[in-house]
Amino acid sequence: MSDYKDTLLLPQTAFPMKANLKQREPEMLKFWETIGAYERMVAAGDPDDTYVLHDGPPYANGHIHMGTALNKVLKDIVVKSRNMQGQTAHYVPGWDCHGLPIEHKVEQELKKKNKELDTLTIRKICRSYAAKWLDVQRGEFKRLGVLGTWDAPYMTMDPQYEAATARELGRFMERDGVVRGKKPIYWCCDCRTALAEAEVEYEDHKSPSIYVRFPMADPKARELADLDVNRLFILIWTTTPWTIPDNMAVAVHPEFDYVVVEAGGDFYVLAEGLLEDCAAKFGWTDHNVLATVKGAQLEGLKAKHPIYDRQSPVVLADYVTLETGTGCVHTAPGHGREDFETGLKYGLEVYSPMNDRGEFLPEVEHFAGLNVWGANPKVIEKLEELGNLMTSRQIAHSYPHCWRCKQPVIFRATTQWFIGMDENDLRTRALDAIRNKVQWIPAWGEERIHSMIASRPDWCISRQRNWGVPISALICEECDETWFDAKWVYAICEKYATHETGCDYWFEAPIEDLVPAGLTCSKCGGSHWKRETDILDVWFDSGTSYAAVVERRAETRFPADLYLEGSDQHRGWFHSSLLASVGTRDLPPYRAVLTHGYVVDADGRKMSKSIGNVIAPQEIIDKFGAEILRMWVSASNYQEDIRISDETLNRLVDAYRRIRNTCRYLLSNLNDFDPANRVAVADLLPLDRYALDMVARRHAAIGQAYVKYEFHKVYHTLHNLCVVDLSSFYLDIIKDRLYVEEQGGLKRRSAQTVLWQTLLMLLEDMAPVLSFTAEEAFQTLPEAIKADLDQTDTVFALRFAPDEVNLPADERARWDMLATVRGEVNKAIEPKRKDRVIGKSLDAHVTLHATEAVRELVAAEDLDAREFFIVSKITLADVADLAADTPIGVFVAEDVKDLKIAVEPAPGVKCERCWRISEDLGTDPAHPAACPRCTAVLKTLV
RNA sequence: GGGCCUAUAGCUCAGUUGGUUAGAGCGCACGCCUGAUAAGCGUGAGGUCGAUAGUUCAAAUCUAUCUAGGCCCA
Repeated sequence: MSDYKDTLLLPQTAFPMKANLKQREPEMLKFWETIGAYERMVAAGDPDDTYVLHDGPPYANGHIHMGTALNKVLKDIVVKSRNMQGQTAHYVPGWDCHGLPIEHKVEQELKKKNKELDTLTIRKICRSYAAKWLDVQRGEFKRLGVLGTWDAPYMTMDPQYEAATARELGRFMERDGVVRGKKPIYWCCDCRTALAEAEVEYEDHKSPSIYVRFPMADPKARELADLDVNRLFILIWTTTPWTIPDNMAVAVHPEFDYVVVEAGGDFYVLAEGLLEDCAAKFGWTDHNVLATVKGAQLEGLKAKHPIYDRQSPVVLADYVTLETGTGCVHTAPGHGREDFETGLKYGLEVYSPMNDRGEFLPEVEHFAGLNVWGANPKVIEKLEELGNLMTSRQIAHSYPHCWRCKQPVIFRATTQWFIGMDENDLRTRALDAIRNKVQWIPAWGEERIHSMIASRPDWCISRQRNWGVPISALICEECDETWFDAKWVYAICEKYATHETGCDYWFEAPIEDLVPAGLTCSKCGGSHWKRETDILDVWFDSGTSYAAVVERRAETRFPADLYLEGSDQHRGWFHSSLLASVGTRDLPPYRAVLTHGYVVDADGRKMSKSIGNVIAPQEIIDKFGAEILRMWVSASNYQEDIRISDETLNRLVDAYRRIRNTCRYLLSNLNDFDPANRVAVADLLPLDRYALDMVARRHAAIGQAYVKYEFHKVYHTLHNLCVVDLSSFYLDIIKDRLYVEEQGGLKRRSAQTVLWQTLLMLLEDMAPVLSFTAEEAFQTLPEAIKADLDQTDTVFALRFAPDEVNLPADERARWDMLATVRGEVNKAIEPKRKDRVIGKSLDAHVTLHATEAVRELVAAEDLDAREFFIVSKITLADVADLAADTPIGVFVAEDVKDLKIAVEPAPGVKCERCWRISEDLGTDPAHPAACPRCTAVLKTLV
């Protein structure tokens, strides 16, 4: 009996069922490296049809996390799919190397060793620190199976890059887009240095809490109520009395209700909601409300400074709250972020008359020479003396401190460099670009970035730090006036580009090498210059990558087709790149911007160390393999936040096995196939033609999904193809033919022709996502199939053109109907299986009581119905002949009208070769246990 | 507090311009097979669409509010 098994053509392949990804992936990476898979992939495309995905540079600090892994895999899918669809798409990865986090880290290390170092040494250490992490991340990205020019990435600390960044600043200078202005920043009086947001630590601190009244002898105030304006005051509250000398305004909320109250013979303006709270604090007992007005009505009233003889107008601001205080906010534009913004709006002076130590300058009456902490009690004293102090006490609250010296810090206005949003209509042009020149994916990105650009203040591009690209400008030693010139900047940029450590040149060069001969200060006529020591905001670094990379590298061109980053980059890289490019090129740097969401845990919460729900890419690679991580990326809808959990991953592992096995089965049934023996579409068995059409349709859908960046559709379509169309339908049906029929016969070759094309389409569709597996299968292709291909180096250079089927719609409808009937037959068999009458479907004799239409379909000459339904006998009968009451045991179809199905054991004996039950076994004495079909095949074998 | 976004079966996703009993695959349950075998096949049970209130003859699909969550600001 087992003799017959040897006469069958059973599947055979070296492609293992078990993936063993953990071990095989690193081998595959080595293989790709050896053969130059990336180069071959890119070389296989049309050199005139380029596609540029420009990589946003991750920060070269720390290991990669799920977010960066997601981002890089998405980019890899884009790049691979574009190449495999015939375009030429290079991938030049980059890194963001400058900036505070690295400098901070390095400084912390140095502090431990009690070292204070000069700029150049700090820069040197930062440089090697960034290089170290760049290398680590490069290894981690490569491990994910991402292909690109890993040996020649771009980095913002590269001399050429630094020169390009500095040059872009020169371009802004050339267009008069750069302005100098005051801005309040965190300042440590102890370290005498500016601090970044990240360098400030909040700790408890005791501060005075004072309520102050500002006289408001504005005649216009009579409109509020019938009162004596000489006795009218507006009340404020503050915990920084030392900023009172620099007060320039009082802010109220336009929509809050404010009251005018009479108390102790005076009149006060304050928020209605805080009246009782204040009355209690001031000891008011018999106050009464004279009027209630909206904050907006107070705008423009002229209050007077409580100490000095100058005005302090009432202004409007949205950030005013009713939590504490009076609802009227003391506003000193030189000492607060919001105060500063309000100051800009109302044209208030940014007044901050103090030195690096936080000491008031001589011009400040009453407080000259005092530092801010010393000034606090003196200011209170003075207010009391003038009768404008309502009450004073001490409170403990959270207050910013310097991370280095742990001393409390202050907000202090300093001179900074800005890209003006309204210089050269930058804002207008950027907004126009957002609306008209860029495709935002998803579409809401447009609204998001538009509103950000519409409302943002000037871009402060200067930082008082060491690790970055210097702002190339000179400062007059005598009068502090700055000097710069675009041509001069360009010349210096040439030095950066050729200097071994780039713009270290700026800090190393003797000053006389930098200063143009005979340069004199336009303000004071002086001729002694020092270099500007501020560096550029790192967002300016990365924001100029279009100039440093996209325009300059041979692999890319300006503008890029796509920028692809997380949704936080609407404020970050998309934003800075747009402003820089529009400001210097009048064009956005990208044609389309795609954003993805954040990786969150199973419950949709963000990953954080404190919650302990962080999953590292490495964990997934170790447990499942990078392939599963890639699959997770494609299975998820990245436009929303993406959840990841063990359940999700386990489901994906199941799906992976299914896809892998489908590949394996296709490979194993093609081991004896030679494309030279392919069957032309016209000669294919109708079922096979239908199957090929079906696969081609799925293939086209997947191609479309790739183009539209809808990768989760790729995954779902791919999975459905393998599971529904192939595994449980087509492959199951044609098993009989593949195993049993004559090896070189049409029936078998017809099926194999379809399997062969299916496999190659499948591999193409898989490769951008399931790169490791697609390559593994590609390398395992039977020799004859390989011989037929243009190349066999790598799956990424596979460009297979399947036969065109274009099945007529009615033919497709016919098969769809048959498939539905097949489903009904399966349902009909099921109860018999429960009754143990039927085991496998081949045991069955099925009688279809059907309409003429269905009977014609099933009886069609070009359909092997027994094969199609995988049963041993089929009988057709007119449903009308069946008794009106359906006999017991006959199944009534659910999805096909007038179809009733009877199932019984097939008569006859099982053919030992094909396992079909036959009523005429042994027609040939030589093969007593074989059916006529098998007998015929057996005869050809001798 | 503001801007933008999300919320459909255990999981991952579909649900066209509002219109018959809300779909798919996986997982699960039960069964079959042992010639894809640490595979393969079949059948079945699971959602009333985050909540509430509206608009409408009719809403998962439109509006408002709320809840939970995310990004970016403050």
